[in-house]
Amino acid sequence: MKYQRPKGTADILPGMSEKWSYVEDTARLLFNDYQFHEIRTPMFENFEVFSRSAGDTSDVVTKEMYDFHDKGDRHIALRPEGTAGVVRAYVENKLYAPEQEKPYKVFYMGPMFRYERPQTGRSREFHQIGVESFGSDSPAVDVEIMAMAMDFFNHLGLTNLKLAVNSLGDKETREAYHQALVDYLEPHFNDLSEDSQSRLHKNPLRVLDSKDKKDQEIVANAPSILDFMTPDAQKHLDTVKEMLEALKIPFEIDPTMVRGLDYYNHTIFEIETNSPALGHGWMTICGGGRYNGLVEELGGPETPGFGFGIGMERLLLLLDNLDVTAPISNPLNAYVVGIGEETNVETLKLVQAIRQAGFSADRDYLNRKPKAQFKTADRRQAEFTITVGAQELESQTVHFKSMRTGEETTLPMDAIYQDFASVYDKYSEE
RNA sequence: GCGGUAUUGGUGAAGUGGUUAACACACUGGUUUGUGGAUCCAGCACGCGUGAGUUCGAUUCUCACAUACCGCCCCA
Repeated sequence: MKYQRPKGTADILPGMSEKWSYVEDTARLLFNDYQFHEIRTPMFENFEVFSRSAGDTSDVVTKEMYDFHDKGDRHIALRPEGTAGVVRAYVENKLYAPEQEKPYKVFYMGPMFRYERPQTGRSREFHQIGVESFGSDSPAVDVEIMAMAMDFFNHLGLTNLKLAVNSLGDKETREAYHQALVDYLEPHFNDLSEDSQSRLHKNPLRVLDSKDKKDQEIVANAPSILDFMTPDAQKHLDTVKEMLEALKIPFEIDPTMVRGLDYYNHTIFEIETNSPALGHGWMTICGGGRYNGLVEELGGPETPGFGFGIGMERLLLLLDNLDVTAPISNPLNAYVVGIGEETNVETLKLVQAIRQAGFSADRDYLNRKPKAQFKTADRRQAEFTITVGAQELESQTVHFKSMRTGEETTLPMDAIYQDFASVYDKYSEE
């Protein structure tokens, strides 16, 4: 094989692409119900857009960025996630302007890139569907968006989902907790895994997320961030909980949950599944939260924000596993069988006439025998076949056959050309 | 970035250091000189991921590389 696709990329072929469209269409319809509008931003940005927003110590920035210098020596990075670019666009286009309605609600879907080791549900080019809402720090925004994510999964027929919620509090909360956590972890320093040791001072919250068994034991007794909430932060979280309950959305508070990106504060959440399609244990298919400092970080006015990202590949793996199939929406109304090379022009005219009448039609292009053509028509579940041979050419007729009933009649060719719709209707009823 | 497993035709796969690389499905043609199923017959890998090496000889042994999958790391 001379050429193969780059490591960690995938070809989405017919058969799969329909499922992608189905999921994307479902998202568009539902998000519109929530009055979110689509935004499309570049797939690459200046490196700093991501490094500033995600945090210099985050893994995404330190080792997973797909970056390069272009011919103008600009430091460019393929977007590793959607939020930073949307925030950049929000600021650059002055969408914070007073005449813009707040909150400003957008969604996006498209490819993202991270340089890492491919595995199930993880590739170098992957796709996310995400939403962002700017300009309100109301807990109602948090809950609306979490509810929308759950709503989306429900629409797709997913079950076995777990909504995990936590709060990272405000700046004051984080600082106090940060200190308490470092104080707690430092005596255990030598028992921590190597990774956690290096994280301890750079970003201690990440230690909470360690999968190392020993780390988890140590972390189990660590102070909880929930004990360090300022009154404001606590109130925000309480309201979120109250509203989730009011909407009867099941959730659990997970005080050890953190996010891989540094820009989050207050409410964060993940939607996880334990489907065997994604391996053992729980895997995240949706993650998001509140990022009140991010717009400012990228040069805009102080603006609260809230959003999430859904991993398309993982979502599709789940759907495949559940046998959730996209409705088939491309039936073949008529297959034109041409017998002999001399019918080549007429069959082309016929399929075009049928298509222009608003129906779907196809024909053979390999000069195959009638039997083979009928086989194809059968396999493709054509509703009707229209046969043309030398005799029909001579008499300007066609053999019109219902593949369902097997009945065949002779019709004037003009009936197809003039008004295929009524022919179709007439024989569909029988 | 670190481990482990794998890589044979369009697909699922069997297999051996040495003539023609099983079998099945799919596809194409014929049986039916113009009609969907079934049967039967035939065709279908210049080649066993790529490149080197060992050997009289390698798809089968060794090494490197590539890719996929699994675990770690991390995340969507």
